[in-house]
Amino acid sequence: MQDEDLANMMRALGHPVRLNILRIVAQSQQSCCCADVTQCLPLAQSTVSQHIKVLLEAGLIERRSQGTKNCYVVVAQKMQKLENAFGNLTQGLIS
Amino acid sequence: MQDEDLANMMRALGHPVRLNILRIVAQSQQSCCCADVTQCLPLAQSTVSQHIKVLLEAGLIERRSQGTKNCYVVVAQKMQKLENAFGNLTQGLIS
DNA sequence: ATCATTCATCGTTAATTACCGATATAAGCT
DNA sequence: AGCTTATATCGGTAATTAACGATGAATGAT
Repeated sequence: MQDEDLANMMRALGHPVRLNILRIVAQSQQSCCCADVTQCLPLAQSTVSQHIKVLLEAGLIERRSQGTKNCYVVVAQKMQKLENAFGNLTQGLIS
Repeated sequence: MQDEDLANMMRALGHPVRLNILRIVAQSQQSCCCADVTQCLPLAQSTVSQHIKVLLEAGLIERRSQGTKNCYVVVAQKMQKLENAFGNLTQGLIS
């Protein structure tokens, strides 16, 4: 994975609200839309939407339009790749 | 590990220059000072110093004053903890 | 066709970040 | 004591980010 990419994903994870959003999306059993996420957070809908955008652009979540709602899911494959890349980085650093 | 902490470390890793600095510090066989790092990068010394500060504050590197120089080392234990925390996060997300 | 709902985007503001050159401090050397 | 070296910090600028309320576009319901 490219450094630029790696840094971008890390940056996306580098805000507590976004960590929270990821967990909320992951834990919601059925589809999870922006309103659902917003309801769990003390933030305006537009703010949540922007955080979602950051996660989308990092490729960590995916949008699925579903009627009038937009639902989000964690992209497991991307997370896995990131974990691997991170493991490689760490190994390189502390070996 | 606290979310705030985790996010802070992630943020520190969320810039390609800082990833680079970490690698430079890790790979330098003997002590690695600010000037050494600066020499490897197309940035001003003051800029490198600031990036180093971010990594220091995240606890990912440590300063060891050595004569007139300040040398840096990667804090292996912290990196390991971060890797673990990250693994936990990922597991929680994609399980 | 109208209305309601959902949510991305816009416009704004305040705060933070990234970068630089310049300066000050601290340690070692002569 | 004075000089050199290394580097943290200061002051400044431009860019980015985080937050908000308001608006507009799209979809589904009446």
